[in-house]
Parts: sequence; C-alpha cells; structure tokens
Amino acid sequence: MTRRVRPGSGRARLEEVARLAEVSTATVSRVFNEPSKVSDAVQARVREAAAALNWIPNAAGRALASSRTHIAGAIIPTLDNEIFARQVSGLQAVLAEQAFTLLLGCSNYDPQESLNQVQAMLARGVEALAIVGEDHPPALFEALAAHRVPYVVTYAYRADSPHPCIGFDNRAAFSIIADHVISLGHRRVGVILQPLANNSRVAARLDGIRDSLERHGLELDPREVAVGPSSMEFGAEAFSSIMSRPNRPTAVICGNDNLALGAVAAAASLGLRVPADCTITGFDDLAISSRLPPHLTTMWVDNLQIGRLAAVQLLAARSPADAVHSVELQPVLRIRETSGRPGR
Amino acid sequence: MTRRVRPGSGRARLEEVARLAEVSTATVSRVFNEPSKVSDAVQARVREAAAALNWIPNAAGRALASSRTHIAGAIIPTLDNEIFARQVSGLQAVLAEQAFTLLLGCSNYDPQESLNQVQAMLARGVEALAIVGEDHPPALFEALAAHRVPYVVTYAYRADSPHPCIGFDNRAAFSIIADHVISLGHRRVGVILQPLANNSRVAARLDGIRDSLERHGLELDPREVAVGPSSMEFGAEAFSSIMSRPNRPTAVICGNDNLALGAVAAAASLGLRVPADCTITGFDDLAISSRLPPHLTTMWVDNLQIGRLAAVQLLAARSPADAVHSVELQPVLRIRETSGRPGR
DNA sequence: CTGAAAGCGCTTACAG
DNA sequence: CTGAAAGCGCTTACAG
Repeated sequence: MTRRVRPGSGRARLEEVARLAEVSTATVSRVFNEPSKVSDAVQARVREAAAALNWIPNAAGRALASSRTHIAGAIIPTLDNEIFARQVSGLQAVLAEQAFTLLLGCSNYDPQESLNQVQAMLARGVEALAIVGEDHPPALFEALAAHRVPYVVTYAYRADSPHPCIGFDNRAAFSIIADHVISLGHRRVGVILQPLANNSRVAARLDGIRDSLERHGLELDPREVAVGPSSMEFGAEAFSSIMSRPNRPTAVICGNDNLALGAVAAAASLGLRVPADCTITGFDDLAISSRLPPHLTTMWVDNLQIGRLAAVQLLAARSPADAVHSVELQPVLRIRETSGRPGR
Repeated sequence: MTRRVRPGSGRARLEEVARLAEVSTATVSRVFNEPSKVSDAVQARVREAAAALNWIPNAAGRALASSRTHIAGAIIPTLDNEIFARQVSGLQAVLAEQAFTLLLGCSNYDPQESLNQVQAMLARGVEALAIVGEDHPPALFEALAAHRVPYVVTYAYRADSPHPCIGFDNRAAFSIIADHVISLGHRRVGVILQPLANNSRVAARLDGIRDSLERHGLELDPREVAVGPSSMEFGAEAFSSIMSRPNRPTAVICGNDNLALGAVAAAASLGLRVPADCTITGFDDLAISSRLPPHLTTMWVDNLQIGRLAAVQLLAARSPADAVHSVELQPVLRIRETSGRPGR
C-alpha cells in the first residue's frame, strides 16, 4: 500500500499546534471555539504554540467540519451609488462584530445577474443574504428557500410583501414629496424618473406622486413625465425639454438627487430661477445635495440603519426559531432651497 | 462500533449526483472541472443528475481537497469614495471571468484595521490580495510573505517601492498641477490637503507641489497650507481662512475634488469669482466635478483600469513563476473652468 | 477537563 | 475514459 501524496496548503495546521502544545487536536479547537471548556494553563500553552507557529485556522476545514461558514451575502444593484455603499457599511459593521465575513455582489439591475450571484453565494455557503429590492427572478427566491438560507429584502418595504423586508414605503414617500409641492401652491407638476425596468420601486414612486395629485384633484400630463438614465445629464436634458413646452409646469419632482442636480444645473443655464421659476425636488439626500448651492429639497433615508438592521435580523435568523421580521423605516423630508411658492 | 452521527449541511452532495448518474464521484468532479476528460454521453448524464438534484458544489469541500479557494481579496480605505469603488468594480469584473470571488475589506485608513482584515482574509484562504497604498504595518506584508500570498499595492506607484504596485506617481501628478497653475501666471499658491496620517500619498502630493514651485523659484507660505478632513465643509472653511489673509494667494491647489468643490462653494459665498479672483484645482475628476458648474480643473486617473490590471496581475501570479509586475499609469490633467490667469 | 477518532464534501494520484 | 479510495484541515459526538 503506497501512501498517496497530496500537496496540502503548505501552511501550519492545527495538528502541528496540538503537537507543539502537547495536547490533542480537540483541545486546540476548543481553545479557540469554546475556551470556557479548557483550563487556563492548557489554554495558555496552546495559544503560545499557535502564535509560535503563526497558525491561522483554515476556514474551509472549519466550514466543512462544522457546516458553518460564517459568511453572509449582500446583493446590491451597484457600488456606484453612495446609498447602497452606506447599506453595505452598516451590514459589514454588525456582521464583523459576530466574526462574519460579508460577500458582496452587484447585479447592475440585471435580474439574471442577481440570480448568478446568488448561485455563487450558495456555493460559498452563505448562511444568510440581504438583497436590495424585490425585483428578482422567482428562481432566486426558490433557490434561497431550497437551501434554507434566511434572507431579507432591503431598501423597499410593503406591508403586503411576500418577503421579509427592511426599508421604507417608496409610494408613501413620494406622496409626501408631492404633498409638499402641492402645499406650496403648485398645480402643474412635471416628473423625471430613472428607468422603471426591473425596479418596481420607481413605479411605486410614480404611483405615490399620482396618489397625492389625485387627492388634490390634479393629474399628471404624460408629456411632462420623463424617464431615462439616472444621470445628471439626463436630468438636465429632461428638465430642459419639459420646461421648453408652452404652459410649462411650475414644479418638477425627480426620482432621485442625481436627476434633480442635473435639473438644477439645467435651470441655471436656461436662466430660470429656482425655486421662483421652478421648484425642483430630489430623493436620497446625497452628500453633495446639501453642500453645494442651491441646497436641494429632498428626502433622506437612514441607509446605514437599514444595513445594520438587516445584519441584526439575519444573524438572529440563524436559529431557525427566529424568522426574519420586517421593519419599516420612515424617510425624512428635508426642505431646503430648491422648493418654494410658485411665481415670484 | 457505533456509527457517529454528524449533522452535515442537509444539501445534495456530489456523491448523490454520482449515484443518480450511475458513475463514480471522480467522474462527477471531472465533468465540472475537467470536462474534456469525460465522454459526452457520460457528461450529459451527470449534468442531468446534478440539475435534477439541484446540486451546487460545496466550496469548502472543494477548497479543502484542492488547496484552491478561488478567492481573492481587496482592501480599500473606504467604500465612501467613488474612486475606490471603481477600482473594486474593475477587480471584480476580471476576477469573475476566472470564477474568482472577491472578498472586500475596508480599513478606514486605520493600519491596525487593515492588518485585521488581512488576517481574516488569510484565514479565508485568499489566493491573492490587492491593497490600496503602502501605508500598512510591516506585519501585514510579513504575513502575506509568510503565507506566500501574491499581492499588489494599488493607487500608488513609486519606481523604488519595495512592493509591486499598480498606480500613478502622486508626486509627479501634483507637480503637473502646480506647473499648470504657475504657467497661468500665478506666483502665490495656497494648498488644501486631506489628512497626512497613514497616507503617504498625501505627503507625496505636497512634495510634488513643492518640486514645481522650487523649479520656478517660488515657495509655499506655511500659513497658506491647510490640512484637514477630506470634506467639502473643510475645503470651504480652509479656503475662506486662506483667502481672508492680507496679500492672499491667487490660486489654491486642493488635494482632491471634494476639498476643491468645497473651496469653489466658499468662493461663491465670499463673492469671489473663479478663476478671475482665484484659481482652484482638484484631483480625482469625480462624476459631479464635470457636471455641476463651474466645471472643475482636476486630474483624472483610470481607476477602473487600475482594478482590472491588478486582477490580471494577481491571477497571473498564481503560477509562482510569474511575479507580480508593477505598472505605472499616467493621470490626465483636465483643464476646465476653475483655472485661469490671475487678475481679471 | 481532555483525548481518540470519525466525518464534513469534495479532488486527484494511482491504477486500469 | 473511468473508478476505488485516500486525504485536505478542521469539529465534535462519544468516552473517560
């Protein structure tokens, strides 16, 4: 019988620590995982040996033996957006406290890509998953269910959602914005939105605006609703186009701050005063929105808290008794310089 | 002899796929890892069985058996910065093509935290690591060497660096900015910088400015060099303070766009015209810098390419014959509206 | 409090 | 082209 030769990782193994400390491998393992079960004297010897060998436990071996990976996943649309980056920070901070590693995936608003990312994460053995929004293929949620991985949908909250969710009501939020605009005396309102495809949150925002208008006996002129890329360029372009029509609106509600900042810049180059000639509102309250003049009227969401709460819920959900609970946050309207009464 | 009972993961295992396809486990493994070694007929049977069982390979088992984790790591200062986020996108895109997963860590400019992150990543078995900058504890680089993990320092390049690096020469870049400012006719130059602690790139930037001034027989007045948080608020505050002195400078070079945007806003509220009363320059060319008026004179670095190149180098470095090669990128000066001749 | 040893789910050297 | 089986580095049920 020849002994097979396998390369191995070349690093110090737990067994060598055990040999140096003159204890069993079980004891070494316990020192680092259940120290209360090991006498102080033995603990000291083991820790010394581990340090001497520069030993770092091998996560794969540990995961295989314990069926616990200590990995959680998060899927966001894109890193190119400070609000999602902030959610990730919140997640990571809380997970790190429990020695969990965060695996991050970006879907770029592509449902197929989010499914791919989830597959990859399941292969890595994520124990829980946070995912922005609910616009994902049914196969994605089925895969999570099949592998019994607890998950939470973030950044969107609906009371009747089939998923546990931590976020805010997009529809209600935009009703609040429209109410603010109408309360200032505006009767004709334009809207500039980011793409509706694979993002039901944007549709909810439009519905929220319509809800408010309807309550006040007003309606949206479809020619004054622009939908396009979530860029300042498109915000500027759409604003110019809306404001170049005869009998133009006196207020433009934008789907986010990016679009609104573009609209504000376009207003300046058109020689329009904001808000005297046109009120402009955003959503997100980006860092620049309150720092560069004119300060934007917008809505702020505690994204750090969304990330933190998601992590707390997911960590709790590992004990199967605890299901993930939905939490609704309230966005805050921040009235600044770009909204005001119509006319001069 | 009692058979021990271990919980297991509860998911389908490769062995069940083998049984259903009526082949050995070796064959199933080969179908997914070395398909050319398996006949088409058998492949089809195995793939069908895997699909029927909804089997996803267990990464921990695979890593343990092969000593290959297919994980790479990246350590950046913060996600709260679009330039680092862009590097991560570049890294991730190239790594994904090779079926590598990226593990992301943020140090928040804290050397101790970057060391912690590296330790955690070594435990996870990262096969390669990209890390922003070289301001890290020696123990960090020693740990990488001890575990034979190839790495690359990004976002900074020095010909005499002890590390393989992919980035640009911060000192040379700021010399170019200062040359531009001086060529416009400015003789008194103020400087606003982000914190120098644990970030030698900022010190290099200051040196670059000094190099240029010296070449032209000029020098910096230490009272006109402000150092503080990398925020628009500090940029504004520092600018106001520098410009409120008698005999003030006619140009202010900022360490990045954030500070410069704050300076531009402060100029507006002080009633100073930019660039007629004061030239202001930034660095990074953030998305907003060319989209909100006045368009900033700044320098652009191809951060996506830094990320991509880092990934390519790291993937190549897995075959030990190939060491990681340094690559120097050239930042591009983008002259826009905030720089001009002094006076009117 | 401690140890001997089975087992986690894969890969791969070896044999045919 | 395919298979039997050892082994990767840990954890933990079991026994003392």
